[in-house]
Amino acid sequence: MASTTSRSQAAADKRRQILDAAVRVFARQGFHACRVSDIADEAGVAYGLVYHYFSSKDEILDTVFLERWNVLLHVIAEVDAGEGSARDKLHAIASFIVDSYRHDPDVMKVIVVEVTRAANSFGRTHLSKIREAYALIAEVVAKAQEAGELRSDVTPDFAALAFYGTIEQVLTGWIFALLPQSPEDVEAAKTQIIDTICDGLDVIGLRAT
Amino acid sequence: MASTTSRSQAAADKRRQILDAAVRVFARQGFHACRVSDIADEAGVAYGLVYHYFSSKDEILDTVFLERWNVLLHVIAEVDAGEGSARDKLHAIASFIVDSYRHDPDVMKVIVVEVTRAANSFGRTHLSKIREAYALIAEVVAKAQEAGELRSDVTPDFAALAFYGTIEQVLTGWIFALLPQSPEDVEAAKTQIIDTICDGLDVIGLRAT
Amino acid sequence: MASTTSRSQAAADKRRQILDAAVRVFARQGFHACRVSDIADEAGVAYGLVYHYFSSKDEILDTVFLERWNVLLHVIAEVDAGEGSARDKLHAIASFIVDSYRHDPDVMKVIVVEVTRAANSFGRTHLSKIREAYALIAEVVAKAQEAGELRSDVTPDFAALAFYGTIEQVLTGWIFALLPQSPEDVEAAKTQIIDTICDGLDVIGLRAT
Amino acid sequence: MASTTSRSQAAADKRRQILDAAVRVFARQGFHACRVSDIADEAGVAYGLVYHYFSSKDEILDTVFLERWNVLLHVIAEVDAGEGSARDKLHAIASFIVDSYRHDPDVMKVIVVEVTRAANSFGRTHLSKIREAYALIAEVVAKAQEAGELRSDVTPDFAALAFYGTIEQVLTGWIFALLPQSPEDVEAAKTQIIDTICDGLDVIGLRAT
DNA sequence: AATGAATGAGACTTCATTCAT
DNA sequence: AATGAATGAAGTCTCATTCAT
Repeated sequence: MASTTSRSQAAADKRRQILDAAVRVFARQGFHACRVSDIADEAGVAYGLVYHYFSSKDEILDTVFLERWNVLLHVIAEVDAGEGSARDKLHAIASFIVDSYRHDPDVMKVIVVEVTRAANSFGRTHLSKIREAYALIAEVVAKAQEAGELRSDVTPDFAALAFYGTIEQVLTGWIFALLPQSPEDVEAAKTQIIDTICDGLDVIGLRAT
Repeated sequence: MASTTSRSQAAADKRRQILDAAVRVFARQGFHACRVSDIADEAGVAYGLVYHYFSSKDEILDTVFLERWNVLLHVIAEVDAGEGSARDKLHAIASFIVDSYRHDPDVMKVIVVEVTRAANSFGRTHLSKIREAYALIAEVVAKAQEAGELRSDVTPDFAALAFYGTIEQVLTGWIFALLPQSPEDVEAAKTQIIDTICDGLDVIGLRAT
Repeated sequence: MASTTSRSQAAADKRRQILDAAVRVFARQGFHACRVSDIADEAGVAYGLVYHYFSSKDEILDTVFLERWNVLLHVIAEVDAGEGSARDKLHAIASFIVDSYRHDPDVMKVIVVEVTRAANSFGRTHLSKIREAYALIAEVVAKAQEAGELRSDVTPDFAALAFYGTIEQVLTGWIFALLPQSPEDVEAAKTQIIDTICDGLDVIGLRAT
Repeated sequence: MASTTSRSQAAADKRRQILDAAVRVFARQGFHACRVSDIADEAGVAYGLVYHYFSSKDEILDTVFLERWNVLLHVIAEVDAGEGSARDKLHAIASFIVDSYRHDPDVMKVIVVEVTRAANSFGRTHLSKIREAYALIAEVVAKAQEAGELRSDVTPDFAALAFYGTIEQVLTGWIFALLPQSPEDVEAAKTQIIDTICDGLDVIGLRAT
């Protein structure tokens, strides 16, 4: 059984190895511009092995996306269910996404560039999963509105969109190297996102705080 | 010379015809998923004619993007140079983009999906153009900060990103059919974007207004 | 219009050129063993042109088969509708098939080897067409049975099978080079087929004639 | 030694298990359309084990064919050497083949479809074995012609071809489900084949009988 | 200007076979 | 004997681009 375990462990490792390599290659060249052989080369395995673990190039990206996105959904759901002010909750969500980027920029780049914005390909495929995230965030907002924490004249859906859109745009800024991304910058971004989205750009909002 | 004019007019019309067809096809199928022949078919012209007017498939998308983006840059620059509060200026910019979408959703869809978010292909190519837009918006913000109209603890660059990101996310919401897009909804979005981004989600910001 | 005609004529010629080349290659190497590039090479055209005229490798074989088989069906139907004894009619049908082989052995080889005997691939696809031929021959037999020309204790279906099976086996004999195939041999085969199938192998049948 | 025997017995069983599975898979999907893993799955053994017992996919089909074909050759040779009229001998041969089909339709289907008619692949490989069968049948005919039992104006080779061709066509009729194949139909086919091939289709031959 | 046939490089995917365990 | 992961050659089909007319 030890041998069985270690064998399947080795297999799992190879699969992970290919997945990780794919993320690097997707991030570097883009999904369309890279060939399956690039992934195999990057992973240091034979061409055919990629197809031993995945049925298609598409499935690799699907897996990369779902693996991470499901974690995100889980985290948002937990945050939503937990205690704290709306501001704290939104901060926790933004932090998680930003930390995800800091921890593995390539994965987030692939997810943003190849999936959540790819309206004609993987974005369409995973639309319901993407929508789930918006819905969970909207849920956070809706509860806070009922509690009088957040203004009610912006619909929860719209608020969720603005919140997530700001975060994704920050990620895009890093991806495009339009924003500084030193560890301090990345850390600071969390607060900036929350401050901007919660207090607004107006001085009035600031004064009030 | 009249004949020369009318001939070149006819040529310009054909070019426009192909360009418009390309936009519809890109919007419907995505740049990668469509073939040059699809564009020719949609335009009702022969396959080879596309190459008479454009040197490559890429150049068609480049043209679509630049034509519209240059207008956008021009408008933002004018707004920036004009009179009015920061809020009014941002409102004018958001309005222009939203109206652009209302007027021709396909063009904006193509621009957002295939260019401004396509970090590994056209986004990279047109990065400086995209950056120009951010810079102009940041300019509006910077001036307003100097005038004490907008809070200064958010960098103009970050503010521009959040502002444009929210707009683009709203467009994405329409593109993905996640947001209602009746004429009223589209119109209302302008104000919602400005209110959200200027006043923030917090009730405090609202009360202050 | 002359130019249009000649252009489409040229196109038709290219298509024919590819089709003829495919027949030679299929006959020489077999459908599965040959590559599309072999067909293109044999035809002296570029790889892609094959796909300009045919949507797939399969479609080429389908076309080869149907083109010839439809002629065969037409001939059998005409023979059936015409005058003459059953023996004459069967002779005419056998003659046509044998002459087809003499005229273009490759086409018949491809049809027999790749289609009418390929129970798991093209034979299944074209089963109804193959069945039509059997049915037409059975029709000839049935009429002759009613007229008292042929014995009635063998079902028309079975008779058609035996008749066509003998012919196909002769073709197979030539294809495998098991039978001599000089022009005289081929010509003589027509009568041998008819004599054998009509009179039987027994001396009795012969004596009776 | 008992253990050795039982061990090699077990090995022989596994080999047989794989062979039988291969026949089912070949019959169902065709040789080319099936993968080695399909055979392994059907046999319920591991992928690699197939290669422990056979050196290649081809060798499996070779084995299937030769095993059965050698029996056929042996039977025909015995019939030829035995007593009885030509008609009886031919009946015995036809009966054996038909019974073979009844007993295991898949094996005969594979032999006919993948070997004896596959002029460009296995048919070529096993041509001499196939030829042996024709030669043995021709031998039966030749002897009968010398004895005055069968007409002499049809060459033994041709007669053998017609005889075997009719049988194979009947098998093909069953394989394609063009002929009824109830036990009675299958049984009756034996006589029909002999009657047709010996007496011919003409009424004259029948009357004479 | 206009047509569409012709070109050929390139990518995904399949699968027989090998090999380490 | 048994397993199934690993290998990589090979083939089909696509499609941007060119070119002759």
